[in-house]
Amino acid sequence: MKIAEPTVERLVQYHRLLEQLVAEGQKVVSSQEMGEMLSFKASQVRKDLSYFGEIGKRGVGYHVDRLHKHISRILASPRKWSIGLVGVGKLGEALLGYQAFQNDKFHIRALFDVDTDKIGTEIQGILCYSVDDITEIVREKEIEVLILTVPGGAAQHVADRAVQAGTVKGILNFAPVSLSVPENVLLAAVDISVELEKLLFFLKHKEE
Amino acid sequence: MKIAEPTVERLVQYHRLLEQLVAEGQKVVSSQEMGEMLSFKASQVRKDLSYFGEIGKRGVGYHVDRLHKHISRILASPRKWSIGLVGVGKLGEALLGYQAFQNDKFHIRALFDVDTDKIGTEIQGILCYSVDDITEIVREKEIEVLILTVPGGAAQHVADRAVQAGTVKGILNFAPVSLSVPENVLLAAVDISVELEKLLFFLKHKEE
DNA sequence: GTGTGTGAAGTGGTTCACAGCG
DNA sequence: CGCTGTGAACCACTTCACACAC
Repeated sequence: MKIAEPTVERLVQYHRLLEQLVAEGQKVVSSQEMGEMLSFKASQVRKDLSYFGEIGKRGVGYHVDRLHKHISRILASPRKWSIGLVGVGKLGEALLGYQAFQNDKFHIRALFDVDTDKIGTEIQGILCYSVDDITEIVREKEIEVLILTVPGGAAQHVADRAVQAGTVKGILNFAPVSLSVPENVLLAAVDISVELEKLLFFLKHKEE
Repeated sequence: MKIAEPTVERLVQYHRLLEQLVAEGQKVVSSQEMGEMLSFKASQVRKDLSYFGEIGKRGVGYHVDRLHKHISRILASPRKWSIGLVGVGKLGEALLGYQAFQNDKFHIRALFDVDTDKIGTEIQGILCYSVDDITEIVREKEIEVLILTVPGGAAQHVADRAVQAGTVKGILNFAPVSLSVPENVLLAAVDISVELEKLLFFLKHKEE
Protein backbone atom coordinates (compact mmCIF):
# COMPACT_ATOMS: atom_id res chain seq x y z
CA MET A 1 0.00 0.00 0.00
CA LYS A 2 1.15 3.47 -0.86
CA ILE A 3 0.96 6.12 1.79
CA ALA A 4 1.44 9.81 1.20
CA GLU A 5 3.92 11.99 2.98
CA PRO A 6 1.42 14.53 4.34
CA THR A 7 -0.55 11.63 5.78
CA VAL A 8 2.47 10.33 7.67
CA GLU A 9 3.17 13.80 8.94
CA ARG A 10 -0.33 14.01 10.35
CA LEU A 11 -0.17 10.50 11.80
CA VAL A 12 2.86 11.50 13.83
CA GLN A 13 0.93 14.47 15.11
CA TYR A 14 -2.15 12.42 15.99
CA HIS A 15 0.15 10.11 17.87
CA ARG A 16 1.65 12.91 19.87
CA LEU A 17 -1.75 14.38 20.65
CA LEU A 18 -3.09 11.00 21.76
CA GLU A 19 -0.17 10.53 24.11
CA GLN A 20 -1.28 13.70 25.79
CA LEU A 21 -4.92 12.65 25.91
CA VAL A 22 -3.96 9.27 27.37
CA ALA A 23 -2.00 11.06 30.07
CA GLU A 24 -4.96 13.32 30.79
CA GLY A 25 -7.21 10.31 31.11
CA GLN A 26 -9.58 11.22 28.27
CA LYS A 27 -11.35 8.08 27.08
CA VAL A 28 -12.96 9.02 23.80
CA VAL A 29 -12.24 11.60 21.12
CA SER A 30 -13.99 12.61 17.90
CA SER A 31 -12.45 13.54 14.58
CA GLN A 32 -13.96 16.96 15.16
CA GLU A 33 -12.04 17.48 18.41
CA MET A 34 -8.77 16.16 17.07
CA GLY A 35 -9.14 18.39 14.05
CA GLU A 36 -9.66 21.46 16.17
CA MET A 37 -6.66 20.71 18.34
CA LEU A 38 -4.35 20.21 15.38
CA SER A 39 -5.96 22.62 12.91
CA PHE A 40 -7.04 19.96 10.44
CA LYS A 41 -10.47 19.42 8.94
CA ALA A 42 -12.46 16.66 10.65
CA SER A 43 -12.90 14.90 7.31
CA GLN A 44 -9.15 14.87 6.89
CA VAL A 45 -8.70 13.24 10.26
CA ARG A 46 -11.27 10.55 9.45
CA LYS A 47 -9.74 9.83 6.08
CA ASP A 48 -6.29 9.48 7.58
CA LEU A 49 -7.44 7.21 10.38
CA SER A 50 -9.61 5.00 8.20
CA TYR A 51 -6.65 4.37 5.94
CA PHE A 52 -5.49 1.54 8.15
CA GLY A 53 -8.84 -0.11 8.78
CA GLU A 54 -11.94 0.86 10.70
CA ILE A 55 -10.87 1.89 14.13
CA GLY A 56 -13.53 4.34 15.30
CA LYS A 57 -17.03 3.66 16.54
CA ARG A 58 -19.85 5.30 14.61
CA GLY A 59 -21.95 7.56 16.72
CA VAL A 60 -19.25 7.62 19.39
CA GLY A 61 -15.79 8.53 18.16
CA TYR A 62 -12.39 7.00 18.68
CA HIS A 63 -11.33 5.20 21.82
CA VAL A 64 -8.23 7.17 22.83
CA ASP A 65 -6.20 4.32 24.20
CA ARG A 66 -7.03 1.97 21.36
CA LEU A 67 -6.31 4.60 18.72
CA HIS A 68 -3.03 5.50 20.35
CA LYS A 69 -1.87 1.89 20.31
CA HIS A 70 -3.11 1.52 16.76
CA ILE A 71 -1.04 4.43 15.47
CA SER A 72 1.93 3.29 17.56
CA ARG A 73 1.83 0.05 15.64
CA ILE A 74 1.68 1.83 12.29
CA LEU A 75 4.65 4.02 13.14
CA ALA A 76 6.58 1.32 14.96
CA SER A 77 10.02 0.33 13.76
CA PRO A 78 10.86 -3.30 13.05
CA ARG A 79 14.01 -2.80 15.12
CA LYS A 80 16.18 -0.06 16.55
CA TRP A 81 17.85 2.01 13.88
CA SER A 82 21.52 2.84 14.22
CA ILE A 83 22.10 6.53 13.84
CA GLY A 84 25.17 8.67 13.37
CA LEU A 85 25.16 12.40 13.99
CA VAL A 86 27.62 14.50 12.05
CA GLY A 87 28.51 17.94 13.32
CA VAL A 88 28.41 18.43 17.07
CA GLY A 89 27.88 22.18 17.05
CA LYS A 90 25.09 23.95 18.84
CA LEU A 91 22.44 22.45 16.63
CA GLY A 92 23.85 18.95 16.94
CA GLU A 93 23.97 19.24 20.71
CA ALA A 94 20.47 20.64 20.75
CA LEU A 95 19.26 17.52 18.96
CA LEU A 96 21.18 15.22 21.30
CA GLY A 97 19.49 16.79 24.29
CA TYR A 98 16.06 16.77 22.65
CA GLN A 99 13.15 15.03 24.37
CA ALA A 100 12.03 13.21 21.27
CA PHE A 101 15.53 11.86 20.74
CA GLN A 102 15.22 9.74 23.86
CA ASN A 103 13.29 7.29 21.78
CA ASP A 104 13.24 3.54 21.60
CA LYS A 105 13.11 3.53 17.81
CA PHE A 106 16.75 4.36 17.37
CA HIS A 107 20.06 4.60 19.05
CA ILE A 108 22.71 7.20 18.30
CA ARG A 109 25.82 5.09 17.89
CA ALA A 110 28.44 7.65 16.95
CA LEU A 111 29.13 11.34 16.63
CA PHE A 112 31.43 12.93 14.09
CA ASP A 113 33.15 16.28 14.08
CA VAL A 114 36.20 18.08 12.75
CA ASP A 115 37.05 19.72 16.06
CA THR A 116 40.04 17.93 17.61
CA ASP A 117 38.86 19.00 21.07
CA LYS A 118 35.75 16.92 20.59
CA ILE A 119 37.20 13.94 18.77
CA GLY A 120 37.88 11.10 21.17
CA THR A 121 35.64 12.50 23.90
CA GLU A 122 32.16 11.48 24.89
CA ILE A 123 29.36 14.00 24.43
CA GLN A 124 26.08 13.20 26.14
CA GLY A 125 27.47 9.71 26.56
CA ILE A 126 28.33 9.09 22.91
CA LEU A 127 31.84 8.86 21.51
CA CYS A 128 32.89 11.43 18.94
CA TYR A 129 35.01 10.39 15.96
CA SER A 130 36.84 12.35 13.34
CA VAL A 131 34.84 12.94 10.17
CA ASP A 132 37.95 11.77 8.34
CA ASP A 133 37.15 8.26 9.53
CA ILE A 134 33.45 8.44 8.76
CA THR A 135 33.41 5.80 6.02
CA GLU A 136 35.08 3.21 8.24
CA ILE A 137 33.16 3.95 11.42
CA VAL A 138 29.80 4.02 9.65
CA ARG A 139 30.55 0.64 8.11
CA GLU A 140 31.90 -0.80 11.36
CA LYS A 141 28.90 0.36 13.41
CA GLU A 142 26.48 -0.44 10.60
CA ILE A 143 24.97 3.01 10.78
CA GLU A 144 21.81 3.22 8.69
CA VAL A 145 20.67 6.76 9.29
CA LEU A 146 22.70 9.92 9.27
CA ILE A 147 21.80 13.24 10.83
CA LEU A 148 23.74 16.04 9.21
CA THR A 149 24.19 19.17 11.29
CA VAL A 150 27.26 20.50 9.52
CA PRO A 151 27.84 23.77 7.68
CA GLY A 152 26.46 23.88 4.16
CA GLY A 153 29.87 23.74 2.55
CA ALA A 154 30.77 20.43 4.16
CA ALA A 155 27.49 18.58 3.78
CA GLN A 156 27.84 17.05 0.32
CA HIS A 157 31.37 15.83 0.96
CA VAL A 158 30.46 14.27 4.29
CA ALA A 159 27.37 12.63 2.81
CA ASP A 160 29.37 11.15 -0.05
CA ARG A 161 31.97 9.68 2.27
CA ALA A 162 29.39 8.22 4.63
CA VAL A 163 27.27 6.74 1.85
CA GLN A 164 30.39 5.08 0.53
CA ALA A 165 30.28 2.76 3.54
CA GLY A 166 27.28 1.08 1.94
CA THR A 167 25.13 0.86 5.07
CA VAL A 168 23.39 4.24 4.95
CA LYS A 169 19.69 4.07 4.06
CA GLY A 170 18.51 7.51 5.04
CA ILE A 171 19.80 11.00 5.74
CA LEU A 172 18.18 13.80 7.69
CA ASN A 173 19.87 16.93 6.43
CA PHE A 174 19.88 20.18 8.36
CA ALA A 175 22.56 21.82 6.26
CA PRO A 176 21.23 24.63 4.06
CA VAL A 177 22.07 22.94 0.76
CA SER A 178 20.38 20.51 -1.55
CA LEU A 179 22.23 17.19 -1.36
CA SER A 180 22.51 14.61 -4.09
CA VAL A 181 22.59 11.03 -2.93
CA PRO A 182 22.11 7.67 -4.66
CA GLU A 183 18.42 7.03 -5.22
CA ASN A 184 18.35 4.10 -2.82
CA VAL A 185 19.14 6.52 0.02
CA LEU A 186 16.11 8.34 1.44
CA LEU A 187 16.64 12.01 1.96
CA ALA A 188 14.74 14.30 4.29
CA ALA A 189 15.66 17.94 4.62
CA VAL A 190 14.94 20.46 7.35
CA ASP A 191 15.97 23.84 6.09
CA ILE A 192 15.61 26.34 8.85
CA SER A 193 16.64 29.41 6.93
CA VAL A 194 14.25 28.57 4.11
CA GLU A 195 11.39 28.38 6.58
CA LEU A 196 12.21 31.80 7.97
CA GLU A 197 12.55 33.29 4.49
CA LYS A 198 9.20 31.82 3.52
CA LEU A 199 7.52 33.27 6.57
CA LEU A 200 8.98 36.71 5.89
CA PHE A 201 7.93 36.51 2.25
CA PHE A 202 4.34 35.77 3.11
CA LEU A 203 4.31 38.51 5.73
CA LYS A 204 5.50 40.98 3.14
CA HIS A 205 3.07 39.62 0.59
CA LYS A 206 0.17 40.02 2.99
CA GLU A 207 0.98 43.67 3.62
CA GLU A 208 1.01 44.57 -0.06
CA MET B 1 -1.32 37.82 -7.42
CA LYS B 2 -1.50 34.58 -5.52
CA ILE B 3 1.69 32.64 -5.09
CA ALA B 4 1.89 29.10 -3.79
CA GLU B 5 3.96 28.00 -0.85
CA PRO B 6 5.98 25.35 -2.70
CA THR B 7 6.88 27.99 -5.26
CA VAL B 8 8.25 30.31 -2.60
CA GLU B 9 10.21 27.44 -1.11
CA ARG B 10 11.85 26.82 -4.45
CA LEU B 11 12.46 30.50 -5.08
CA VAL B 12 14.47 30.69 -1.89
CA GLN B 13 16.51 27.73 -3.08
CA TYR B 14 17.09 29.19 -6.53
CA HIS B 15 18.26 32.31 -4.82
CA ARG B 16 20.74 30.45 -2.69
CA LEU B 17 22.02 28.48 -5.64
CA LEU B 18 22.44 31.63 -7.72
CA GLU B 19 24.45 33.27 -4.97
CA GLN B 20 26.85 30.40 -5.29
CA LEU B 21 26.95 30.62 -9.09
CA VAL B 22 27.57 34.35 -8.91
CA ALA B 23 30.49 33.71 -6.57
CA GLU B 24 31.86 31.08 -8.92
CA GLY B 25 31.63 33.51 -11.78
CA GLN B 26 29.23 31.48 -13.92
CA LYS B 27 27.50 33.78 -16.39
CA VAL B 28 24.61 31.76 -17.75
CA VAL B 29 22.54 28.87 -16.48
CA SER B 30 19.73 26.79 -17.97
CA SER B 31 16.59 25.52 -16.30
CA GLN B 32 18.01 22.06 -16.98
CA GLU B 33 21.16 22.74 -14.96
CA MET B 34 19.36 24.40 -12.09
CA GLY B 35 16.94 21.52 -11.96
CA GLU B 36 19.72 18.99 -11.73
CA MET B 37 21.47 20.86 -8.98
CA LEU B 38 18.34 21.18 -6.87
CA SER B 39 16.56 17.97 -7.91
CA PHE B 40 13.65 19.67 -9.60
CA LYS B 41 12.28 19.10 -13.09
CA ALA B 42 13.46 21.66 -15.64
CA SER B 43 9.85 22.48 -16.51
CA GLN B 44 9.20 23.23 -12.87
CA VAL B 45 12.10 25.65 -12.79
CA ARG B 46 10.89 27.43 -15.91
CA LYS B 47 7.34 27.72 -14.63
CA ASP B 48 8.52 29.15 -11.32
CA LEU B 49 10.82 31.68 -12.94
CA SER B 50 8.36 32.80 -15.58
CA TYR B 51 5.83 33.54 -12.89
CA PHE B 52 7.27 36.99 -12.39
CA GLY B 53 7.76 37.93 -16.01
CA GLU B 54 10.04 36.79 -18.81
CA ILE B 55 13.53 36.81 -17.48
CA GLY B 56 15.36 34.14 -19.49
CA LYS B 57 16.64 34.30 -23.05
CA ARG B 58 15.28 31.67 -25.42
CA GLY B 59 17.98 29.52 -26.90
CA VAL B 60 20.42 30.71 -24.25
CA GLY B 61 19.20 30.33 -20.69
CA TYR B 62 19.16 32.66 -17.71
CA HIS B 63 21.75 35.31 -17.07
CA VAL B 64 22.99 34.36 -13.59
CA ASP B 65 23.54 37.83 -12.26
CA ARG B 66 20.32 39.21 -13.64
CA LEU B 67 18.27 36.28 -12.36
CA HIS B 68 19.86 36.53 -8.95
CA LYS B 69 18.95 40.21 -8.67
CA HIS B 70 15.49 39.47 -9.98
CA ILE B 71 14.75 36.88 -7.30
CA SER B 72 16.34 39.09 -4.65
CA ARG B 73 13.79 41.71 -5.51
CA ILE B 74 10.93 39.23 -5.29
CA LEU B 75 12.06 38.01 -1.89
CA ALA B 76 13.11 41.41 -0.63
CA SER B 77 11.52 42.86 2.47
CA PRO B 78 9.98 46.30 2.45
CA ARG B 79 11.94 47.02 5.64
CA LYS B 80 13.83 45.25 8.40
CA TRP B 81 11.59 43.03 10.48
CA SER B 82 11.91 43.17 14.24
CA ILE B 83 12.35 39.71 15.65
CA GLY B 84 12.20 38.26 19.16
CA LEU B 85 13.65 34.87 20.00
CA VAL B 86 12.09 33.01 22.89
CA GLY B 87 14.05 30.21 24.55
CA VAL B 88 17.81 30.60 24.57
CA GLY B 89 18.66 26.94 24.93
CA LYS B 90 20.96 25.03 22.60
CA LEU B 91 18.60 25.35 19.68
CA GLY B 92 18.03 29.05 20.25
CA GLU B 93 21.75 29.67 20.43
CA ALA B 94 22.31 27.57 17.36
CA LEU B 95 19.93 29.82 15.45
CA LEU B 96 21.58 32.97 16.78
CA GLY B 97 24.93 31.76 15.50
CA TYR B 98 23.52 30.68 12.16
CA GLN B 99 24.95 32.07 8.93
CA ALA B 100 21.57 32.82 7.43
CA PHE B 101 20.58 34.77 10.52
CA GLN B 102 23.17 37.41 9.75
CA ASN B 103 20.72 38.81 7.31
CA ASP B 104 19.71 42.32 6.37
CA LYS B 105 16.03 41.43 6.24
CA PHE B 106 15.59 41.38 9.97
CA HIS B 107 17.10 42.28 13.25
CA ILE B 108 16.81 40.25 16.43
CA ARG B 109 15.76 42.84 18.95
CA ALA B 110 15.27 40.79 22.08
CA LEU B 111 15.78 37.39 23.62
CA PHE B 112 13.54 35.81 26.24
CA ASP B 113 14.19 33.01 28.68
CA VAL B 114 13.12 31.71 32.08
CA ASP B 115 16.68 31.12 33.28
CA THR B 116 17.62 33.85 35.77
CA ASP B 117 21.29 33.36 34.86
CA LYS B 118 20.52 34.50 31.35
CA ILE B 119 18.01 37.24 32.08
CA GLY B 120 19.69 40.64 32.07
CA THR B 121 22.77 39.43 30.22
CA GLU B 122 23.68 39.83 26.58
CA ILE B 123 23.95 36.71 24.45
CA GLN B 124 25.59 37.13 21.09
CA GLY B 125 25.14 40.84 21.64
CA ILE B 126 21.41 40.77 22.32
CA LEU B 127 19.81 41.47 25.67
CA CYS B 128 17.83 38.67 27.30
CA TYR B 129 14.59 39.47 29.11
CA SER B 130 12.37 37.41 31.35
CA VAL B 131 9.53 35.67 29.54
CA ASP B 132 7.32 37.07 32.29
CA ASP B 133 7.75 40.47 30.70
CA ILE B 134 7.24 39.30 27.15
CA THR B 135 3.98 41.16 26.50
CA GLU B 136 5.46 44.49 27.54
CA ILE B 137 8.82 44.09 25.84
CA VAL B 138 7.28 42.87 22.58
CA ARG B 139 5.01 45.88 22.53
CA GLU B 140 7.76 48.28 23.51
CA LYS B 141 10.18 46.99 20.86
CA GLU B 142 7.40 46.57 18.31
CA ILE B 143 8.43 43.00 17.63
CA GLU B 144 6.62 41.61 14.62
CA VAL B 145 8.06 38.13 14.32
CA LEU B 146 8.62 35.58 17.04
CA ILE B 147 10.92 32.61 16.92
CA LEU B 148 9.87 30.01 19.47
CA THR B 149 12.57 27.63 20.63
CA VAL B 150 10.99 26.65 23.92
CA PRO B 151 9.90 23.25 25.25
CA GLY B 152 6.55 22.02 23.94
CA GLY B 153 4.79 22.57 27.23
CA ALA B 154 5.56 26.27 27.33
CA ALA B 155 4.96 27.20 23.69
CA GLN B 156 1.23 27.94 23.69
CA HIS B 157 1.39 30.03 26.83
CA VAL B 158 4.32 32.07 25.59
CA ALA B 159 2.70 32.57 22.20
CA ASP B 160 -0.52 33.78 23.80
CA ARG B 161 1.26 36.29 25.97
CA ALA B 162 3.37 37.61 23.14
CA VAL B 163 0.45 37.91 20.73
CA GLN B 164 -1.38 39.91 23.39
CA ALA B 165 1.04 42.75 22.74
CA GLY B 166 -0.71 43.30 19.44
CA THR B 167 2.38 43.75 17.30
CA VAL B 168 3.12 40.13 16.38
CA LYS B 169 2.41 39.27 12.74
CA GLY B 170 4.19 35.95 12.39
CA ILE B 171 5.58 33.10 14.46
CA LEU B 172 8.19 30.53 13.55
CA ASN B 173 7.57 27.67 15.92
CA PHE B 174 10.18 25.02 16.68
CA ALA B 175 8.35 23.58 19.68
CA PRO B 176 6.91 20.13 19.02
CA VAL B 177 3.29 21.14 19.45
CA SER B 178 0.59 22.54 17.24
CA LEU B 179 -0.08 26.14 18.25
CA SER B 180 -3.31 28.03 17.92
CA VAL B 181 -2.99 31.71 17.17
CA PRO B 182 -5.40 34.38 15.93
CA GLU B 183 -5.90 34.02 12.21
CA ASN B 184 -4.22 37.33 11.44
CA VAL B 185 -0.95 35.88 12.77
CA LEU B 186 1.00 33.81 10.25
CA LEU B 187 2.30 30.57 11.62
CA ALA B 188 5.19 28.49 10.31
CA ALA B 189 6.27 25.34 12.05
CA VAL B 190 9.52 23.41 11.95
CA ASP B 191 9.00 20.17 13.75
CA ILE B 192 12.28 18.35 13.96
CA SER B 193 11.05 15.24 15.68
CA VAL B 194 8.25 14.83 13.16
CA GLU B 195 10.78 14.95 10.34
CA LEU B 196 12.84 12.21 11.92
CA GLU B 197 9.78 10.08 12.58
CA LYS B 198 8.68 10.50 8.99
CA LEU B 199 12.07 9.44 7.69
CA LEU B 200 12.09 6.36 9.89
CA PHE B 201 8.57 5.47 8.81
CA PHE B 202 9.44 5.58 5.14
CA LEU B 203 12.60 3.57 5.75
CA LYS B 204 10.56 0.89 7.47
CA HIS B 205 7.90 1.09 4.79
CA LYS B 206 10.50 0.61 2.07
CA GLU B 207 11.87 -2.51 3.69
CA GLU B 208 8.50 -4.20 3.92
C1' DG C 1 19.30 24.52 -33.27
C1' DT C 2 18.63 25.54 -28.52
C1' DG C 3 16.25 26.64 -24.41
C1' DT C 4 12.44 29.51 -22.69
C1' DG C 5 7.40 30.48 -21.76
C1' DT C 6 2.96 28.59 -21.28
C1' DG C 7 -1.70 26.51 -22.15
C1' DA C 8 -3.35 22.02 -21.54
C1' DA C 9 -3.22 17.55 -19.44
C1' DG C 10 -2.08 14.90 -15.59
C1' DT C 11 -1.39 13.72 -10.77
C1' DG C 12 -2.00 13.76 -5.99
C1' DG C 13 -4.09 15.43 -1.98
C1' DT C 14 -8.14 17.56 0.31
C1' DT C 15 -12.91 18.38 1.16
C1' DC C 16 -17.67 17.30 0.58
C1' DA C 17 -21.71 14.91 1.35
C1' DC C 18 -24.06 11.20 2.57
C1' DA C 19 -24.74 6.27 3.37
C1' DG C 20 -24.20 3.15 7.10
C1' DC C 21 -23.51 1.45 11.63
C1' DG C 22 -23.66 1.70 16.73
C1' DC D 1 -29.60 10.45 16.43
C1' DG D 2 -24.39 10.99 16.18
C1' DC D 3 -20.15 10.31 14.23
C1' DT D 4 -17.50 7.34 11.33
C1' DG D 5 -16.02 5.64 6.70
C1' DT D 6 -15.71 6.59 1.92
C1' DG D 7 -16.73 7.38 -3.11
C1' DA D 8 -17.08 11.43 -5.77
C1' DA D 9 -16.09 16.23 -6.61
C1' DC D 10 -12.90 19.52 -6.09
C1' DC D 11 -8.66 21.97 -5.95
C1' DA D 12 -3.65 22.78 -6.28
C1' DC D 13 0.54 21.75 -7.88
C1' DT D 14 3.41 19.40 -11.39
C1' DT D 15 4.62 17.80 -15.83
C1' DC D 16 4.11 17.66 -20.70
C1' DA D 17 4.48 19.29 -25.21
C1' DC D 18 5.12 22.52 -28.35
C1' DA D 19 5.06 27.32 -30.22
C1' DC D 20 8.17 30.93 -30.25
C1' DA D 21 12.22 33.88 -29.66
C1' DC D 22 17.11 34.23 -29.96
